[in-house]
Amino acid sequence: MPTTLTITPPDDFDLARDVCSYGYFLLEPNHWDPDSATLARVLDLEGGAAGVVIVQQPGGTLRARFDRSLDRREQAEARSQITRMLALDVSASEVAEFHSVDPRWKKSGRGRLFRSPTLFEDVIKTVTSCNVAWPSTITMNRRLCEVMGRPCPSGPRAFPTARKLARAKPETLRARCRVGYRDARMVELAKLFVRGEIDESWLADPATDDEAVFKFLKSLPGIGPYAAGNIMQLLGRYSRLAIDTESFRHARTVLGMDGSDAELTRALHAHYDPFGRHRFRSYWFELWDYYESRKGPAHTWDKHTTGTTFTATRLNAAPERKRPGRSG
DNA sequence: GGTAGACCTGGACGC
DNA sequence: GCGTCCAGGTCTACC
Repeated sequence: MPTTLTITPPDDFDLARDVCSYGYFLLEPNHWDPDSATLARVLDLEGGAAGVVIVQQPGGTLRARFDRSLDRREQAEARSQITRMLALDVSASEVAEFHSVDPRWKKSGRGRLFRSPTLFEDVIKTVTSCNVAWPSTITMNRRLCEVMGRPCPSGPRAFPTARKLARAKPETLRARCRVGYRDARMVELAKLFVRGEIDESWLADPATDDEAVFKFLKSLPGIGPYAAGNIMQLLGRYSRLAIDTESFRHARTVLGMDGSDAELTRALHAHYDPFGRHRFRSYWFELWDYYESRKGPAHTWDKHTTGTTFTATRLNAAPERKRPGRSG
């Protein structure tokens, strides 16, 4: 008999808002259904892949319905992955602290950022987002699942595990998943995870200094300043910005800044410094708010249409869309 | 420490 | 339909 788990989230948790808070919710194997307000995806668990559909019930409780039976150990594993993915470990008081630093997001309640069930998936997704337009990131993630992911009983495939990618040939990734020159870097990253050379508990430990984490991440293959900053926020460390071309577009079109990339970088750092250890959140929700002003509320985006349009060129060309009563 | 050029893919554009 | 150009972040070689 298929397993259903009941999960009690923090009081302020809102599934639609908190899933549709970061672009990875549009990437395979994630499927947000705007009509039913459910998140479906495949989790790779000890005993194999399992499809899950997550819905929030009227009282706030989350129900995770699987397409097969999970034993006790797998249930614990699934809970842990869902907790990471939905940032359920970010307490209401932490979100409130963010709002005290940046009150612009108090009304909407934004504070949590969606991520992947595992750090490995977040790292590989970040690599697929580097030096490429968003539609190619979508393609790479889809093909990685199709080619390398384990299928669940109901059909769809999981994101490939580190063990699977560590055994893959770079040529296979390049030819079948269209990852280009990222092929060998991805395999090397997977090997580092499998060999235990990426110490997740050290990276997650609040006692570990942000600077040390950033330095370590930048030493990994395929991870530069942007990717390291992005992985830090996916680790729940929001003190750094992840500056890319979208940041420069935001600086020019929304913040009214001007100058060379180096000048804009300095100006962006100065602009977000007052938000301290919440810098990334303040930056990101500004960016997200701009996207929503163009495309409507994120929880209404269809991954196959609206969800493919996020590149600086297309955003600059798109007309602004009116939204009912929004203030962040 | 700073910078130029290569890396690869897919989309836009011109013919 | 084909060829060319360009965007995108990281890495290496070089100054």
